[in-house]
Amino acid sequence: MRRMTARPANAHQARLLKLLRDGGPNSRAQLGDQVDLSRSKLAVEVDRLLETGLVVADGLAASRGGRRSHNIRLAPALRFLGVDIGATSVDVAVTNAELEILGHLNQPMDVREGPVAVFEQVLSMAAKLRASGLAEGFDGAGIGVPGPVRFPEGVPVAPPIMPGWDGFPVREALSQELGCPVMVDNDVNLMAMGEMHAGVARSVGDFLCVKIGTGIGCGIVAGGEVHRGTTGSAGDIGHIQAVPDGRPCACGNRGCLEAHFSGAALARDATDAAHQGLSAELATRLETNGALSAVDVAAAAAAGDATSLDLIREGGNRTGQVIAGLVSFFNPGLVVIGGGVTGLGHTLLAAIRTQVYRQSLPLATGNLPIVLGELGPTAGVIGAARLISDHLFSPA
Amino acid sequence: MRRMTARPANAHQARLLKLLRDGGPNSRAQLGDQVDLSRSKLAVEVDRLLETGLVVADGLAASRGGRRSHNIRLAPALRFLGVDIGATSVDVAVTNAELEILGHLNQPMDVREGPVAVFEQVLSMAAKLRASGLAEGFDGAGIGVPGPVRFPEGVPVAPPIMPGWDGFPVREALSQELGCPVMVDNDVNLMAMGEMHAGVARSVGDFLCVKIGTGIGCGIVAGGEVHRGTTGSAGDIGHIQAVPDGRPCACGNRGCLEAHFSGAALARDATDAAHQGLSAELATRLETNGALSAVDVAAAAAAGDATSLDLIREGGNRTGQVIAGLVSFFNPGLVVIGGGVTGLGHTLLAAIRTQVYRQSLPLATGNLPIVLGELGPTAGVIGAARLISDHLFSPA
DNA sequence: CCAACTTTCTCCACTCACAGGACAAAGACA
DNA sequence: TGTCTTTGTCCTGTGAGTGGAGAAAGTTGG
Repeated sequence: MRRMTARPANAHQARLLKLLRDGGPNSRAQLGDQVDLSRSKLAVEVDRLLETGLVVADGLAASRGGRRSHNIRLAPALRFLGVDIGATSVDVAVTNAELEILGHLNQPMDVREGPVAVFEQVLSMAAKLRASGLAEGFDGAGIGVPGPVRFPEGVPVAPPIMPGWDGFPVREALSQELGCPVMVDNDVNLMAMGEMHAGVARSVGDFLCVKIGTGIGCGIVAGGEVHRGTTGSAGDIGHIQAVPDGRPCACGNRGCLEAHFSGAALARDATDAAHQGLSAELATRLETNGALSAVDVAAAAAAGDATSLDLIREGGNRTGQVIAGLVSFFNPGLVVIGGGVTGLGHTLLAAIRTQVYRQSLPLATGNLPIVLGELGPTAGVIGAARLISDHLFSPA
Repeated sequence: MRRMTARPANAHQARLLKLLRDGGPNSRAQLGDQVDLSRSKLAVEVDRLLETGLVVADGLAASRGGRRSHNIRLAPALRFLGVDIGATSVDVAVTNAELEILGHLNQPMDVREGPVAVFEQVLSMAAKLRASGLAEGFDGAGIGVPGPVRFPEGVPVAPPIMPGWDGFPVREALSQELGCPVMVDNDVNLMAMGEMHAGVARSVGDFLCVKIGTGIGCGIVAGGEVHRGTTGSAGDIGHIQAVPDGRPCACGNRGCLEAHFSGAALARDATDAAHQGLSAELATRLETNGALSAVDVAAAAAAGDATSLDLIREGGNRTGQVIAGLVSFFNPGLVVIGGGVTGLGHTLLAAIRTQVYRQSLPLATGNLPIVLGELGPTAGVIGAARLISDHLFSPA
């Protein structure tokens, strides 16, 4: 099947496509209320979009006291692929043009195996989704990688946890394989975009999205736009000093936040505690599983294990201290906490909140919600689909 | 004299006015090279601007091998007032439409005396400038205050060091008194705008501008736009924790950056050192002047006083640590250091650089200049003039 | 069941923004 | 003096966009 070839011809059409993406099917009259165009001009642009096949008219809506309206919606065959590459697993999902997830796969993986191996896995997952009948092909794909990205080219640069990927032309390679346009971004930025599109950050202009997983990072949204920084490394808060002369970190410094709290650090601390006999709960889990992960700590804490609760609280305090500084600096309207460690839930959140509210200025924290992400593991793939749709729904 | 009443009627005219402001007089042909409009359309818009009096045609330029061109320039009678209110002094300046400073006054003042007293002083300074023949009146004024501002309304909110100003309608009051449009912003943001317009940050899209004066703050520019945050308190880095369990701060916390390094903290430290007999140099200065300020420390350091150099180095290290975190987070393309303490010069800069380059990730610091501001005390007033001109040179 | 009112959508005429070419003005240069 | 270059003006054609008239397709009340 031939995929989406057309692009909006002008800013009006782009605007209309995004309205239909974010608001679902609409009548011409409803669209007219949102775009500040005359009815006649609007009709012309809608007709042109209908001609290109980007949108379709299907059926009549119920009457609201007068002539019934035609439903205008984005082409129902449009499919986007969202890929979220983490340090230890991949998420791949198919969405329709409204960015609703039609199918979602998650598989363990080690990003250090390099781009070739990971690509193979991603492509086979995409093929599986396609084979299940959810898509005949993809009109575009977004992909997130756990490291800095030179955004315009879609190439990772000097990624600490995935050295083999440095300079690998992710965008071009994936575009070749899939035969559709591709956009690449940092995984944390995509999580922020996901929460902005369909999660807790809807209609918030300035917010921070802290993702605590194997590492720790922060998506920055200013004025509704993701801030990526000069070299694409904005939001890399894992190596901000949280503890003066603290633990040695892989980066060569001491006391980095990531060395004191992250999925990896938490697992290490829990293992140490188990070995030192500080927690019977953790010790039995260690014996059962052979190794401990953040999930074990979460479970132990839920079961009331004091040591685990302490570890979480301690980590939350460290993280909260760093976030407090960022809140003073950036003055966001919302802070979202997400990533694999959100299973730690309320204990973690409470610790972070305490530190932020205590250390930042009242004016900055006065009306500042600090909440868990709403989308969980789907935030990344939704953000990825959003990224490519933003691109495709802009004038060529 | 009647002042500027017209505003650009559309985006084209706004664009042209800003080109003339930033690039000085230009011929129609030169303007055409920069705006991507047909010659005919350009001529129409220029003619309309000439009719309104916003621009004038004065004289012919030298021939470049063909017919001589007419010089188009902004109305030479246009005058902007730039006001920069600090904690302990005020700067007031008059600029022409190209934002060149025609006259500049600086007077000591205490912002805690409240808005009424300060306004009186500002107005008398403005009157003095006007009386000297530099301006017959003002077409617009920008004003910076040392605290958070609700930007759209031009009202300070909960400013820590100027409590009497909370909620005072600065914009409206000044507009009434001067009889011209007024825009209000935080002083640090205006310094950043000044350095962006005419200083070291020309043509840099993302940068940080750290102002170290009585307090300490940071202007944030992302994508060429000042980021003010949700409540207007973005960049308030003085109360980020720099030293765990450090000195008590006026804000109620401990270890705030501002408590350990700022103009005020430095003066206090120097006085202590003098009393403890650690520095003969500082002791004599204390005896001579009755009190010590950052300027004394700078002079003593220049004279080779070891204690003063240590104080500066120590403060630079603290500041550098905080900036290192911000650099990791924001990934700017440039860091500008400015404010009253820049007299401390190279010693301070070296300490900051050391910390930032050591603690931030190589990708973020790889090509990151950290430099002193170029405009010194005029940055704020230039930024203020820029602020109001941006406003007036936008479609109404 | 019909008349009056609503809402949605289409059609048409008019205005204005803008491009691009022809051309005039003014100077440089050989 | 003639040719070439640069600058600026004029004019016409095209397409974007507005706003009103009216047709289409409903609901509601008497």
